[in-house]
Order: sequence, then C-alpha cells, then structure tokens
Amino acid sequence: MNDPRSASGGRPEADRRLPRVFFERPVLEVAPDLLGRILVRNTPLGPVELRLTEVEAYAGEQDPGSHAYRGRTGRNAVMFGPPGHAYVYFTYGMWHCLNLVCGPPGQASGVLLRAGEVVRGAELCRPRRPSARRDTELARGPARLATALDIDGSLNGTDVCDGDPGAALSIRHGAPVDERGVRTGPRTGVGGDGAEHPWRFWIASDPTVSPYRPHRPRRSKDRLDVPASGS
DNA sequence: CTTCCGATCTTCT
DNA sequence: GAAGATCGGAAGC
Repeated sequence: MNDPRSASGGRPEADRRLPRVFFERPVLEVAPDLLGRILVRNTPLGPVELRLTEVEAYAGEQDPGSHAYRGRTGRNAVMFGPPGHAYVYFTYGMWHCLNLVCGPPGQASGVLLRAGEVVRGAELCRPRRPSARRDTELARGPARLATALDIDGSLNGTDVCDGDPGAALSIRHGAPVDERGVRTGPRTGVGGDGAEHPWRFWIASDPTVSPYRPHRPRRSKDRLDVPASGS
C-alpha cells in the first residue's frame, strides 16, 4: 500500500506531474513547496530538466513588489488568469523571467522561478549560456534560468498542467524539500514597501542559488555633478 | 570577494 | 522622464 507507484498508473511518484490543485493554494504555501520539484522544458532540440532551488512569492494586487500591484495591464494579464499557467515577462530591455501563476483564480499572485540545478539536457543549455563557467551557473538567476531553458515571450500563458506529454513546460513532483532544508529572506532586487517580506525561498547550501543583490535605485542618467568652479 | 555601471525596452508618472 | 522581480564586465580590495 505504500508503494509510491500504486496510485499513479505505474509511474513512480517522482515522475508524476503536479496537478492544477497544487497551484490553487495561497502563494506563500506554493512557493516553498516548489523547491526540489522538476521543471521540464521540452525544447525543439530535446528536453531540459531543472531541479528548482530558489523561488520568490509575489502576492498579487496587495503586494507593492508585484507586477500586479497597479492592476491589470497588457503585460501582466496572465497573472490575473487561472493558476498553473506560465507568466513570462521581458525586463531591463534584454531578459525574460518565468513565473507560475498560483492562488485562487483572479488573485494575480505568482511564483518567480529564480534558480535551479540542470539535471538533464545541460548540453542544450551550455551554448545558450556561454558566460557560465560551471554548470551550477547555467540557471543561477531568473534571467539565466529563462535563457538556459530557451524560455521567451512565446511561452507566456502556457498551461504547465496541460496533459500533453510533449507540452512545452510542465512540473514533475520530484523530491520536495523538507521545511528544515528551506531558507527564507527578502526578495532580491525588490525595494520600497515590498522589501520587508521574507518571501524568497531557497534550498540551504545549494550552489545553484543566486547571490543576493539588494535593491539599488539607478542614478539618473544626466545627473552631472556641477564643478565647484567654472574652469 | 566587492562595488560600480552600461545595455536596452516596457510601463507608469 | 525615470525606474525596474537583471546580467556581465571592469576595477578595487
């Protein structure tokens, strides 16, 4: 009765996909529960599998750090849709980042997937991440993760609970991390009123977790210090 | 190791 | 016009 395969049609528990109900819970439950799960990305060249080691929770319209804070826009529309879908956004003019929509429908909350360990398909990732000196750096950061897994805006809105075995994105059950192995802290790069919450979750002592970077407002471009004298 | 800063585009003021 | 859920290179310690 304790055979993990008995309830899943002969598949080991770890190979089962996370069902939509997994994502229908409050974001602060879903986020740490994603650690140790396997993100499966079926690229045109083959599958890449990533063991998630670092995530951040974004709690909808009440969260000053969230893209949903100022209500629905063209960019964040997917966050206001059903859970279990990918919200991919383009940032800093260069990069993409991947979130999973979760919580009850309409809450516009989501989990930013910040880092992971490539456990399959690293040979497909390396050419996309030439600056990575070691495989632990392939997906060590949210934009690096998206780059390594060939994730861009064309995947925005993708249903990660789709039953199709060839779906572009899905999440396998994997080996969830015991809460004693989870660390929490402030979210990377989030400033203002959203900075106080310890809504970043990572696996303790994992080399693929990204370095913490505190929020730093950019100096305005044309702010020149006026010389003390005119010549 | 750390700090600084440019690249480049979307969104909001 | 300014800031932003970032990154990589350069320079300093």
